[in-house]
Amino acid sequence: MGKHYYITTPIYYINDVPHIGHAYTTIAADIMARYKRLQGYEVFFLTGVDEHGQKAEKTAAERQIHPKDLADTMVQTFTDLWQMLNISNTGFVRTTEERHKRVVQYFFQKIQEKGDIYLGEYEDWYCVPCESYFTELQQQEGKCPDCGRLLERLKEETYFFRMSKYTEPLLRYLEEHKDFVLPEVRYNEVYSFVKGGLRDLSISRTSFSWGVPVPGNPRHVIYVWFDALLNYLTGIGYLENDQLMADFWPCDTHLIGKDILRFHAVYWPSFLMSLGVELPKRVFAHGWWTVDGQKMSKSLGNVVSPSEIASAYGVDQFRFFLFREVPFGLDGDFSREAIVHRINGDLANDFGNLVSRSVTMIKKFSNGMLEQPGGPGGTDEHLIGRTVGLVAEYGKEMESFGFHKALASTFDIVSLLNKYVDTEAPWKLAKDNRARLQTVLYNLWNGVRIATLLLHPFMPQKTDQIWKAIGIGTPIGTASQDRERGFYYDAQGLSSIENIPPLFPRIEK
RNA sequence: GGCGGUGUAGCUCAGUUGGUUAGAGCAUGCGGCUCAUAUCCGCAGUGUCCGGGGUUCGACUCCCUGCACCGCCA
Repeated sequence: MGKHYYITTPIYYINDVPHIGHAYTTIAADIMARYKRLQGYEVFFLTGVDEHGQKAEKTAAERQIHPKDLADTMVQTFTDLWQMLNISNTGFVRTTEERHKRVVQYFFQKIQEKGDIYLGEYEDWYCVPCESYFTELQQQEGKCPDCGRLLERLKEETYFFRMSKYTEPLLRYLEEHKDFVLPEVRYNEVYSFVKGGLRDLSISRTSFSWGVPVPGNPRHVIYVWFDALLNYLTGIGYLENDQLMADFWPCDTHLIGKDILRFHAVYWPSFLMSLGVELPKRVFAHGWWTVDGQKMSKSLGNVVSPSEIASAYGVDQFRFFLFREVPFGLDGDFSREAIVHRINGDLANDFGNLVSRSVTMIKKFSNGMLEQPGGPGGTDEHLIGRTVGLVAEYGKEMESFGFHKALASTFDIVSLLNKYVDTEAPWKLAKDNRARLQTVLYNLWNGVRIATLLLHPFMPQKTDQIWKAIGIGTPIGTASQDRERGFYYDAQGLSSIENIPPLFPRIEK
């Protein structure tokens, strides 16, 4: 049995245009997917869109189009962005797909048969834009406590899911799986929420019709979150492809933003427990981006468009910035100054310049070829020892989404290599010590190759270009991490190393 | 109001089970190199470790208390 890894992003709601938050989650999942592939895992990487619900129905009505047409347009917008950002997803779910509808209805029916669903009456305050319900206590003078907009009073017949029944089982599960929810802050939030006791959950609506009908009672449509969460099963062939399910379920990681934690860490496991499906291994909730220190909002007009930033500064530069700048899991602030600063400092000056000077020296002093190195001398052992240690730290951090620390370790290697060049001064060796020169160049080449490999999940295109520039004939995406992350001495099959133009040009300003 | 978290150099943050002169990156100043994208390397700093009490031979680290900010819930 091969190694399998299943990672998901949320399915994004078609009512929003893609912003930096969508890009953030999806790129993070892509980074993990690429990392796991380098390790020899077969990866299933799922994303998609959430098309149902009152808000989508309303927006479509305003534009006098069918909700499905709205969805078709927005799906295109999202998939175009993912293509531009080099997202390597292997699955994509639209909630309007027939296969998904079948899963949702099947699931509903099964837990109904089990007695976990009953018909009742629901009366509450509802915020249409937020798609959230509020109790009498939570509402503030008829306005939404979250967004401040006017609430609607709803009283309707509804199906309830007996979530209360799962308070104890879920609590026990959380106690036995301390890493079910990460980071720890989020675990604590979930734990105390469940500890307070779960209420039964309304899982159907009669107030609108754009959704999956309740089996046997088509006056009701199934609550959007019940519908949406099930995409994680639809996407890997639940009811359709037993082999795929067997290989990839339970899911290794649901990657989400912290705003939808409760749905993933409370509702979702309750649903799964009800049907007796194994729970996912982990839910990782990341933070939010502010822009120039302010919350991103349509009314402020400061919504950052990922495609605009990526075309202005480069796709890989953008991907890199998001994970170098801020610890994954915490909130961060986006600004043009910050991204320019990172590009110039880390990518142009440190890493890009290192690649550039290395390649040039191999070309200039050794005719673009590497020769058999001699034994260790100078600071070789220090360089190699430290690098091997940092590669190990990188690996440890990557496993638990410590992208920020993984990149810090990588840049420690970059810094080490820049020092190594200065200390060993190949331009002097070129004049009087050819044998030593070859060793130094070989070590340098190895170091650059390793740093490039470590950066590959973050910057797939640029690292592939470097891979070629340093003479390796096969695409970096097919590299085996086991082989490539250590120092080795094998010039077989290397093509001549030629000068290349700057990969990360400085941005003047 | 309840629970949880944070408060360390100009900025962003590390600080292992309490132990000598509290660290990193960025920014600032000075020096060096010339392979390189005017890049790189070296050196130099500065800190009432939020305030107040306490435990201890010794507290950034543990306890109590106050203040400020943040998250979740009500």
